[in-house]
Amino acid sequence: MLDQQDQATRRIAMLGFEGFQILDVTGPLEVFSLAARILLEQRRTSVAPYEVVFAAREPGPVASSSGLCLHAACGWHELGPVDTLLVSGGTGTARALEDESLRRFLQSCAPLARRYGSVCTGALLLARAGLLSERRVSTHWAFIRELENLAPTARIEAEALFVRDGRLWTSAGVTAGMDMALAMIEEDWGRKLALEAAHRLVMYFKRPGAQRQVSAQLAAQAAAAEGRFPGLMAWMFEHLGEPLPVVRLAEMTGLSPRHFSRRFRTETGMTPARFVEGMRLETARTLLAEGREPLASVARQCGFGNVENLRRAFIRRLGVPPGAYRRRVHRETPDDL
DNA sequence: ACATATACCCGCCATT
DNA sequence: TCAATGGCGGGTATAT
Repeated sequence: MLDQQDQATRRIAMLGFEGFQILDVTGPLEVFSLAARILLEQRRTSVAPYEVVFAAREPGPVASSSGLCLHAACGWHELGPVDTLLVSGGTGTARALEDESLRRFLQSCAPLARRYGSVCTGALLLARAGLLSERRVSTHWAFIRELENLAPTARIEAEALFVRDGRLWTSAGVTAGMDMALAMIEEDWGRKLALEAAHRLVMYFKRPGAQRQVSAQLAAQAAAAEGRFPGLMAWMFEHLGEPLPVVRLAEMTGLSPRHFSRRFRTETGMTPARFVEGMRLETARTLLAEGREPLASVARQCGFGNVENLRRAFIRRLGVPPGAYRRRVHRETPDDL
């Protein structure tokens, strides 16, 4: 936590461009402005703790990807000192990648900010500016490949909602940007304020950065796989309780194991075994969240076989053992926040 | 907790 | 020549 922040108004700047994703901007900024309001209500500060500002190449309206416009209060070169510098994502990132002026601005501004980062595909822009080399980062799951190309040395944590590496914060999709903003609030003012803000937004502030976006990712990859390997997904789900080694899947599709492996990887971006594990894990998660079955029974049904394997998979991918996970989801209702 | 066995999966090259 | 496919070896992750 920072001390003596009473006196300072911290400027949270979000950069946009033609075709930015409006929720990437408004979500996190809304979190910051709400936190500021709460602090003022509670008289924990005398001056506004945060000032949020949306900046673009030039002042004036900027069209988002949906066509809605957001008014940029100033051009990014007129920003002045910035506490937190964030870049939004959106379909316009492809074009924005070519923007030399944006690239140079990021390079000059990021080193001066207390922290900087991106929401969603904004990470691509940071990568282009060379700000992600050797760093641990996250981005929207569908753009992991692109990010790899732009920042080959970055360590991409594909499943994280958001990742913090020192002063650098990067988040996955839109809502993840709000989670990230809450985590920043927590860093600045403590967990209690973050929880209060989450509560008012009817959000859950439960996920430490390590929590995963598996289901969204898995669903997307399942859809990709479904297109390429018709019926395979349904069949796998039917037989989830049995061993599903690569040879068996390959057999189902009529391809050689080597070829199937390779195709699966290129089509879905995931290796077969990892996908199977993801499917087992998702199933286990819902069983744990919705029922009261013993762990052994859950483990058997979703194909982990025994509790030990279930436990290891949980820790590996979610960071918590299944029992703790169950307790947590049962406990986590808005009333607790 | 540790050692051993198994499965995965990716680079490499031959074949189609 | 090129793209798609199949098989092999072996380092690594996971299961027993």
